[in-house]
Amino acid sequence: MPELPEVETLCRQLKKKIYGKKILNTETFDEKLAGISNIRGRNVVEVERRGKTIAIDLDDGNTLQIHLRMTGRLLWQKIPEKPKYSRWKMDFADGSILLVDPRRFATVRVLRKKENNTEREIFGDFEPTRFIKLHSARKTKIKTLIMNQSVIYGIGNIYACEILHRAGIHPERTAATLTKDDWGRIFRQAKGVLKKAIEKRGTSISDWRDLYGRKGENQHELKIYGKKGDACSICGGTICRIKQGGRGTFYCPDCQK
DNA sequence: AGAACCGCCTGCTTGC
DNA sequence: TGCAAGCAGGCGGTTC
Repeated sequence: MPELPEVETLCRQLKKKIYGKKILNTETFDEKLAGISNIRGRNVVEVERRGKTIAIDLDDGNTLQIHLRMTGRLLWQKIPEKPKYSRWKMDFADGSILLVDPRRFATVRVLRKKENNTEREIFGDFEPTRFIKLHSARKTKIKTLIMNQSVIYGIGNIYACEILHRAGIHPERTAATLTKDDWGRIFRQAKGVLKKAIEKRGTSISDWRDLYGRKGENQHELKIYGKKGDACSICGGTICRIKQGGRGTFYCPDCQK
């Protein structure tokens, strides 16, 4: 599933491909995506990531916002093809951007204004001190909290598990039980884990592919997600899987306290 | 107000 | 082998 590193990878590739280019045509193949405003003839003036959303700024002040949710992919196509699960496409002079999404959760919207507040961007204006002040008294479980996009952007299930493992924090701890030192390790590991994953062009456990259909390499860096029953690489304990808010959570009961 | 839960979706895995 | 049930989970909306 595309989280921050995967969306960042796509945005960087997209920017190289479509920056300054004119959208010649768009086509929708799924009635769920009907009603997208006409953007034909518009030029792309910026491509940016906002959390897990791809924001493509157009020369009329509107922003095309694409969210891939669970199984969405964007693919660059030089030769027009329509593989299974194609939902939408946008044509340029030298090729097309195709949205492929088996589960049909992905969204494409044209909005007048884009979110320009980067306080929730961990590589933007995010301030740990402010975060702690606002949220450290809450009774929410820490994993739920760091996955909450209204609090901090970009962390989904896979990276939440990895971050808490490396920080040595049990995913069911409530925010209110964490010390200043715990918070410090969480933010440090969050930056480290996400930065590494961007360098590795994302985690291809199942669906994730980049703009050119290639897998990322970060799946080889995972130490906890999907590894139930394996020995923990930090302490040798046995990795457990529990369900938290409907999502599979992996952790090591021996070194995550 | 804040926390937990539900529904959207469909391919894949599991179990009988 | 075949079919049904269960699972995967981001996020907006609803309920508690």
